[in-house]
Amino acid sequence: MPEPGYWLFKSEPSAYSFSDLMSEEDQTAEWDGVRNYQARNFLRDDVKLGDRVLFYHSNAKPIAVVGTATVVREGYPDFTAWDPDSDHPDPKSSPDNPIWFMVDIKGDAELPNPVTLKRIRSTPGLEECSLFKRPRISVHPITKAEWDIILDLAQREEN
DNA sequence: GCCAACGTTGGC
DNA sequence: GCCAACGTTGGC
Repeated sequence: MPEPGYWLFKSEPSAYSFSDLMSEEDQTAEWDGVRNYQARNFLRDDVKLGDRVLFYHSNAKPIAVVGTATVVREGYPDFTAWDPDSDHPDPKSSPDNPIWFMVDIKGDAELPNPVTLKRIRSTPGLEECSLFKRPRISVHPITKAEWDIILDLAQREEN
């Protein structure tokens, strides 16, 4: 196995939370509904089987990384785009010419302590997080070093 | 609920 | 291809 890649996926828990993922059969879900080209490119081209994912709650209390997951299926067309009854229809996308892509992830474990955005902001080594550079995309690449720091923070309560 | 930042759309 | 208007994200 090559070294996995590391990612941070954002979700609004009111729409889909980490506990929703853990409640799925086999803790596995389609990461559908991404409708941003940069994020789409990551999902289509760069997110690989076996890559590790930090699950981040945006617009939430707390705003924080709350769990980890693993990519169990690589990029494939997001068929919810051409379903007019889905939550994120896009009439420009079709089976013959898919615009949007998704992956499947499997939830691994809830973090012992959520790692809040505030804490991420104030922790040395996390200043360069993609989260801060492109604040509005829902899929962010992170480095192994950043992954390790965040998982380490999760072992200790925020003071 | 506000609003800043940024992505997208569409007229020209 | 420019750019103003508009929509969305997401922290506060």
